[in-house]
Amino acid sequence: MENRKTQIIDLALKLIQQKGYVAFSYDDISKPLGITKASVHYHFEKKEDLGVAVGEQILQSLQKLSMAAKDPSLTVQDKLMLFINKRTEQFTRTEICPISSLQADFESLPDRVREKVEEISQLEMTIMQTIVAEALNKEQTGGKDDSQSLSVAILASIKGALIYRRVLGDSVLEEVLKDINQRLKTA
Amino acid sequence: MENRKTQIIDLALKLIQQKGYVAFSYDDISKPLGITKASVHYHFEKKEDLGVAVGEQILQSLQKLSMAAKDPSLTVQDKLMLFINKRTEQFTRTEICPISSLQADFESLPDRVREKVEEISQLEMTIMQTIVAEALNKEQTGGKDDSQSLSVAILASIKGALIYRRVLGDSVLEEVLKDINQRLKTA
DNA sequence: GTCTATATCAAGATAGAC
DNA sequence: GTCTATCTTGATATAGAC
Repeated sequence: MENRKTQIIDLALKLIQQKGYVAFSYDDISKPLGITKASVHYHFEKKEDLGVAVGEQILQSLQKLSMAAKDPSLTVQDKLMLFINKRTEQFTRTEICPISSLQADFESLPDRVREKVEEISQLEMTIMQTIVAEALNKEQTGGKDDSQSLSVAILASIKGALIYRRVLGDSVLEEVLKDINQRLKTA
Repeated sequence: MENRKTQIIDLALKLIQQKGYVAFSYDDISKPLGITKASVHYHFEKKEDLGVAVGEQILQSLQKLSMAAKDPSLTVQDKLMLFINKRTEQFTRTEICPISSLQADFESLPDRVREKVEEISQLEMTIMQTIVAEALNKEQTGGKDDSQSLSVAILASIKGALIYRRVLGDSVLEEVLKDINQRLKTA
């Protein structure tokens, strides 16, 4: 079953969102899928291999988003919605963004997973910069140097809100999204 | 040595900033202090007990900050600086905010630690709201309802920046601080 | 208060049968 | 491709001596 591999990656991603890379185990993978730990090891010999595969999937998902961010047939609002939905509605309240989760475990990650996370983080930042730059150019108000700190601030606030939401509830994320919308309207 | 207890708590806090609650071990505590694991267990029988003690220390630190936030002899700028310095300069680049770290590990925390983290998160949010509300009243520009989403957005962006910084470097935090300063000046 | 020693358990990982 | 069985390691935790 070549599909098993996909099942395992998908479940590992979900577990990273829930518990983090360090905390999830091969037991957490095998039991829900009804197979043994040894079977999981057959598909991914070491946990590091599974971590790399999850990172690769996140990267590919971001690459699609990166394409969309450059698509001239989409409006800036569409692109922002795409980005934010991907980072929010995808997760339940007890889950956080998998990228933030991997960043929080950064010091404990095996080398190859760490490299993936660096690549992912850089790409995600670039995507947000692309979108915000287009939003600001369209409206032609602020200086161009604001674009950089604005995009970093927006990305950081989304990530921070997703972590806070887990403890204080959905209102945290709602307030942040409200704030972002307002900023980009009046920019 | 009653001071040992403090040493252990301080080191545990640092380890939580570096690796997270799940990833740090009693070995990480005992070795640098030159004592055995058993000795650490004497001071904190279970890891949960140590976790609660660390949470209590964070809480007390925040309570001081909460006092300062209400002090009429301080300017709003002073208060913001106090808050931000506490959340940033305190950590080296490889460390994240201990509160964010505990929030990221939230699903794996023992009950009593989890409750502390809830208390901490709520207090931190309240402090930021107090400061931002004062900043907005002084300048008398925006509507009062902006204050809520602005304070949540600022807090979230600081937290998100500290996590991102670990991977992409100090510029992430610098951009976010630049953005926050600009927002509160022109608010 | 700190030690040695040990119990217990869970996790990552491997060998070899089916 | 999945299984049983086993190994190894590291982590939490406890007992009892000094």
